[in-house]
Amino acid sequence: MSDMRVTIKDVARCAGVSIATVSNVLNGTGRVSADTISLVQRAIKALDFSPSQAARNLKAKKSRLIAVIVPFAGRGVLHENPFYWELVTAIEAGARSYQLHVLLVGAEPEESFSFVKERHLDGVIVIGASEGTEALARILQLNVPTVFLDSYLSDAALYQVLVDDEWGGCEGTKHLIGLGHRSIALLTGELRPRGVHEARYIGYRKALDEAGIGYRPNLVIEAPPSMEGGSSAAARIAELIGVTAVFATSDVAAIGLMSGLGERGIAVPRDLSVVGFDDLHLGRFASPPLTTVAQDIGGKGREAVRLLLAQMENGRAPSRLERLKVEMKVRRSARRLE
Amino acid sequence: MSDMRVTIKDVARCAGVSIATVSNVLNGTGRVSADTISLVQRAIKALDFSPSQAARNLKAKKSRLIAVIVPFAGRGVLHENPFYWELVTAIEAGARSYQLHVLLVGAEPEESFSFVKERHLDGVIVIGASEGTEALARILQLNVPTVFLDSYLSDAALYQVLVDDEWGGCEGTKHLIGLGHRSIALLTGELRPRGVHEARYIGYRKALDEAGIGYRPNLVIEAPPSMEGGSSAAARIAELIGVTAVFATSDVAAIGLMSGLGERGIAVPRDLSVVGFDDLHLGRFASPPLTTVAQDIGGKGREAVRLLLAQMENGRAPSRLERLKVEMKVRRSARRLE
DNA sequence: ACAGATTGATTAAACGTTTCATCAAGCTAG
DNA sequence: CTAGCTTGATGAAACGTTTAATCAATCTGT
Repeated sequence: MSDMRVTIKDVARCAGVSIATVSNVLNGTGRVSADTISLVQRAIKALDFSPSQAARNLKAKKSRLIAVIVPFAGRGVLHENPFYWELVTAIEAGARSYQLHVLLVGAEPEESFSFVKERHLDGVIVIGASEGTEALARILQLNVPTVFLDSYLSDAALYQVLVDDEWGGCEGTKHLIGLGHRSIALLTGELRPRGVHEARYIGYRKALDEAGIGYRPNLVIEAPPSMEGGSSAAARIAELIGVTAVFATSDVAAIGLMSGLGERGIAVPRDLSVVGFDDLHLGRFASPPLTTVAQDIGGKGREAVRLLLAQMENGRAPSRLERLKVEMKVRRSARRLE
Repeated sequence: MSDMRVTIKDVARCAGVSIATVSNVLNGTGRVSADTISLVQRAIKALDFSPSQAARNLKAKKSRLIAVIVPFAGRGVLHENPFYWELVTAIEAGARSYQLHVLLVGAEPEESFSFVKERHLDGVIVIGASEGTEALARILQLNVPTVFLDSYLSDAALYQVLVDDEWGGCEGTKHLIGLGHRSIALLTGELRPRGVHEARYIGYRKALDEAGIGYRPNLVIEAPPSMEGGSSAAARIAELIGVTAVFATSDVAAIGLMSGLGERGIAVPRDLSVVGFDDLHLGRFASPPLTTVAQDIGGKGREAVRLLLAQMENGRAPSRLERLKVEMKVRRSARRLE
């Protein structure tokens, strides 16, 4: 219970030098002789000293802490949508390599904002912001390095990283078309303007167009991108007559859908082909393993951190918009239509 | 880019009082008249002031930050094992209600320790520690409020929360026995002494014993508790002749197993019944939906935070060992043997 | 009307760093 | 021999709070 922290002062006394010197060897700043360095280092070891981040933070007005915000998510989404886990862990891994730590900021946007100021957060990564919203405005007001993930914001001054959603939506649909499907339903999250789901939806329409297949709005089913969402969409999809395939704009919905279909005795891909989007780790273990438009979630996380860091250090980053590639991963949830 | 933070000093000047007064209204400490209070509050609003956590942390030697450590996990486990994710989000939710924040501490234990000191962490929650290890010793050395989850540590002075693993293992196995199965394999994580898997394994043996079924060591398959682990165990399980059911000590392994079995054309529950443990959110959407021994993951997280907080505030908590109940959730991955 | 209690506010030290300005001492060059 | 430079180290202020000690002024009861 000895609660006295060992401080830089103790080290100084123990090494017989001033605290300034200790600080200098700690940070490699200033001039300090080799002898003194080893002297101080010995003292540090002996006392098992480690500098107080709190004090450093205060002095530097930095925290080496970043936060991930998912503004438009209700409580529980982070927990229910594996895509977010994968993304957040990717961000965490990226941050770690720069000695940054990630603060888990839950769903409530209201709270998040005060955090950022109070905790001196060095940066925030925002997933799925929507243009013109109050939340977005407040984030920008914070005047803190920010990177937006998975949203299409028109302000060119903003740092954004996203994947080729439209192209991916197109590819996924084309894959089904290539397998002989003509009547393809779309299972999508809310079609918010400038959101990823909309982009993938546009790709879907484009593929249809190019193949000369007429677009039928009643084949578009909106459901939350979650297991539950996908699962409960199964009912609506089941009653779509003539449909032989579904393109889902998220893996989690696709997997939920397959589960829901299973409940109804509809087998994938025998009765219905399914293609997802994201390439969640999970998808490989779905039954059947999910054919999907793969995005590099890890790369997305790393890229976000890189952009954030560039802003933090230079006040700007070389490129403001990073667009990553996607690619088809063919597994077994979509079959050729005879 | 105006980088000057507005500080308590600015508020004081703006309200025409001393900074001590501002601090007092901020914290509700000391004596301050109603008039002054509203005066100060107006100033706070006007300047959009929020106090610097960094400064507070320094003064208070507190950080309102806790960390979750998973000591024996290699990199990637957090990301691959949904159980951890659910637990961490539960902890986060619990922490939030006490204005605590959760630092995501990745897999490397070496790093974690320095974090705790440097960042003045107020507490740590350790998942799956092993007795007698270097890591455990170092954690205890930190002399910081700590709660252990999912480990059976003999030191009665430690705060631990766990579920009735042995009982659950017994119940899960009994469920299969009740369905007429006699030849039941066990798919388990590493049987580390005093680990949860071992406890569940003991329950398994107990159920066998009580039913007068001989224990056959070759029916016990060890595999990492992950999708991959379960999936690749499928091969080994498939060649176990005469086995009609598998009890898996984790849902994630069970789901991986079902996936692996599917690859081999072995249908669950037609050819093989499977029971899991944990009740992951995912399990409801597996095909078939997973019958499992359910633990209250959210409750576990909340309880851990509660115990941590009790230590932080009183230096001790009413009870040192919290053992939560588990219950069978019968879904469709295990069938009656005719 | 006065000692003492109460109320409301202030001053200043402390928390553990970093960093700028200063300084002593040993060199070099003219 | 001294002016000026270099090297290595130090003193002290600052970062933005909290809080104990102090103080002035008003309020009691007698």
